[in-house]
Amino acid sequence: MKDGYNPQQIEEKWQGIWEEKKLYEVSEDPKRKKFYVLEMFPYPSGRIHMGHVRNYTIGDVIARYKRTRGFNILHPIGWDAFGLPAENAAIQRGVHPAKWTYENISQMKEQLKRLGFSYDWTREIATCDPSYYKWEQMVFTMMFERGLAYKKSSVVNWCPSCETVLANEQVVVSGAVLPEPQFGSGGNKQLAPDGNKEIGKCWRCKSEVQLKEMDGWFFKVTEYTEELLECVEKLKDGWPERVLAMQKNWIGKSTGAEIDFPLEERIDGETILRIFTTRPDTVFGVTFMCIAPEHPLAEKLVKGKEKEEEALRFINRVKKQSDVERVAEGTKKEGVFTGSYCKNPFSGERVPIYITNFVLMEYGTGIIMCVPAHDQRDFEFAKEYGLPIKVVIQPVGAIHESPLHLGSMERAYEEPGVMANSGEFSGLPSEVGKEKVIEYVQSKGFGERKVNYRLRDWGISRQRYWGTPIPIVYCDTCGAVPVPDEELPVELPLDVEFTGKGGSPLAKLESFIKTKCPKCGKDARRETDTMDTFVESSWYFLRYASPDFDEGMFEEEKVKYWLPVDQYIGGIEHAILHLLYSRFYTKVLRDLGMCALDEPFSNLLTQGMVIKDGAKMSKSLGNIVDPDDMIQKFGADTVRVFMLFAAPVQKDLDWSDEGIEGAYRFLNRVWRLVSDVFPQIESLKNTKPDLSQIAEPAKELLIKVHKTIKKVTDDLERFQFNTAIAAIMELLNAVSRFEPHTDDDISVLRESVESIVRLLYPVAPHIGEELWESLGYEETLVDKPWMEWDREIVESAAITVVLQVNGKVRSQVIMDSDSDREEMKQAALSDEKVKNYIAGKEIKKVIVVPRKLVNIVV
RNA sequence: GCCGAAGUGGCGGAAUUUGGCAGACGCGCUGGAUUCAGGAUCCAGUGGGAGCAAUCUCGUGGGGGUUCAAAUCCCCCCUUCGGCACCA
Repeated sequence: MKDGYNPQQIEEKWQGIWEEKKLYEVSEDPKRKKFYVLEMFPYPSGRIHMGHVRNYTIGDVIARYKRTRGFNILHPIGWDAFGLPAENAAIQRGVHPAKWTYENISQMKEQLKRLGFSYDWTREIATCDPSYYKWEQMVFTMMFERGLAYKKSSVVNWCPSCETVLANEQVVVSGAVLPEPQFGSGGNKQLAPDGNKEIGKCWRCKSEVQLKEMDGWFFKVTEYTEELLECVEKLKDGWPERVLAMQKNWIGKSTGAEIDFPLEERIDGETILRIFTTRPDTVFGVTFMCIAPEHPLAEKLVKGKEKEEEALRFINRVKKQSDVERVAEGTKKEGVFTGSYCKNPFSGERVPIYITNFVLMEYGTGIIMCVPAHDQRDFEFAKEYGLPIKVVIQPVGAIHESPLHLGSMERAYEEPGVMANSGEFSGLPSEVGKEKVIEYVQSKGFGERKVNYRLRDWGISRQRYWGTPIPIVYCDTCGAVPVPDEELPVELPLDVEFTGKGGSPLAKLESFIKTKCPKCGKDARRETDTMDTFVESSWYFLRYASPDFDEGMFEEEKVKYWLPVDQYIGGIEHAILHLLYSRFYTKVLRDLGMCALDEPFSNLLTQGMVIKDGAKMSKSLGNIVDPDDMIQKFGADTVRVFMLFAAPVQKDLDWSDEGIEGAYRFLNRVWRLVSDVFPQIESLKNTKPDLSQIAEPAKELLIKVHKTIKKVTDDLERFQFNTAIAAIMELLNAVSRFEPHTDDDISVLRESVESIVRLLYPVAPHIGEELWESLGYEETLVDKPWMEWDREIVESAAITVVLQVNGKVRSQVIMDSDSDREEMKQAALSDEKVKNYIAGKEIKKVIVVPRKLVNIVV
């Protein structure tokens, strides 16, 4: 205790003790309430970064605190071990992805251990282990059999130089920062350093990305759209509003109707165009139709027409553009007249049909009705191409005063209003009109109510090596056949070559591809696509409940005990994909009869990024702060304190070299305080000061102690770690100023010092344990129940009553906490300063807020 | 364009849950003590303006409102950040 604070030494000591005593290894205990704390597991990129440190520190504090509140804590960690960077390392440096990954894991594991996190390492998992992905393959085959996994052809981004498929995230869009590989394979968009030069290019080699039609596997997320959306309601108490808003946004529900517009002439057997609209109330205002260039009818509509050649050129030009280019800023709305017409089923008017670059084939029916008066895009297009505009919605009240008319319209009127020029529907409010029009088309049989979603099925195929093989065999006779359970896992072969060319190495590996059909036994070929790594991260939280179980994905009983995750913690960047996919996958498992879980994560905490000099830490900016350097310099406890103190958890945290020194100074002061007062308080172990006995300065300190316990407890419950630490600092300041004289004083001093140590423990566990030990206690703080604050002591505090005159603070007076209204009023009226302000004036009103203030209105 | 979050000292932030002393705590800065010196540590000060001072006065993005009392509640506007976006 005589020595100074030596974090390296005590941190190693306590990490050793915790490990030796197996303190963090847990098992189910039906008698105790469980609490499952989970942080998003890392991608084993090689080194942990400050973002991880922040994430895992938050989780660790919650885990340690909840444990002192008597919960049986599950706090596991593992590795999101499949993914592209491993493959890139293989291509660039000739290291096998498996070797690279496992070496990274062991390095990062050491780093995490040095931070003193209370993980149950016996539950560690790596998703690239066949004993893990085996179950994912099994579930895939179950999904396949139920039609929840299916194969279809779709257009993908293709890099001709890398000869590989790129996810949308790997096509450069716009902006300034390149992402660090983190958890999950997707995540950040690739952003171009400057201007638009690199838009539409491959993120790695900067070649022009092409579009290519390819077969791939999909999960039927759309089967669960409504439930995923409904649960946004259920999660609203435990999840941040903005995450739910993003998910809702992403699902993109819109309600409306599909309506058939008869074609003027039969085209290739087709007599109608079916459109989707959210504004059936504007149907009388349709003056043209638009069809997507990809629509099979598009070419047929122009056949034999005057502008056939021009139209075909247009179709080909637009089709060649990538999604990215097509929606890029500044792309003009363009179109070409097909020469064909259809009839408005309501007004009977003749309506020309255009092919345009802004209608999406994938959404709705790929054809839209255009109402330029009430849709801004249609309005612009109509102006450009000289098409008529017909007003059919008038603002409420405007009909008589100043109705909309064409001459005065500078833009579309998109708000609700009253239907006009709409035959029998005229005069209806637009909201009612929508319903009436839908009812009408339904009753006449040329349309129906329809809900559309933005959400698409999840394309899980990756033409990559380092991932979970999709357990499917192609047989000329039987087609796509799932690999039977007893043949699982389909192991990823390790003897492959990495050239970076010609697509997935698996596709060239005859020994892997050649197999027999599980059904008929004839020669067959294996699927060589692997799964998106988001599939692994969609169920790892379930695996932790029984990580070594070898008869299934998880043990039902254990999942029943531990799940759902009570507190999930991670970066806001996974607000949509990872969290939505996990929710989907959980529901699929439920419907496959494997568990009874509707939602995987009851509560979600999204922490902000760690930034430096106003930008995300990144290699290219050279502003990376290495956690190891900091641990070496200041110790893990200091890093942890700073991570929590520097900003509220949800906000971005600005790294500051001076700031971390402040945290270090704080821990040093705590250490010094204990060393300094130890000789005085040594003999007073386990005594409790008696409130009625002690004199003023000590009493005040004791009150401060209990107020601090209350404050820190409340703050930890609400994850306000920054203010919890601030409160401990305040207490430290108060104790440092305190000079004990009597035995009672010393007893209060002892209680104060012990409180600081114990309050600090969840945040800075090593120094907490060390000081606790040096205070003469043998038990560890890990399982010591949390402190209770004493209501009697807190409430015995004298209160400062603020005295206001006309709402302005003029004075204050210290009173007993149990003073009543009348006493407070009298104290105010007899206060010298107050008297000055009210002298000679009539008192109109006196407001007394018990325990707080008196306001005199004159 | 739509949706969401946020604007408080030189900086990170507190007080918003419950309307009640704005600026806790930390960083930085200034002065002092200690030191041969530096570092470390300790003490004092630190929103703007006025005053020798007690003290007065202004002040939470801007404007209005409710209230005895507004950073906090209501309305309008501005700015920043994040998400979605030719989704019909």
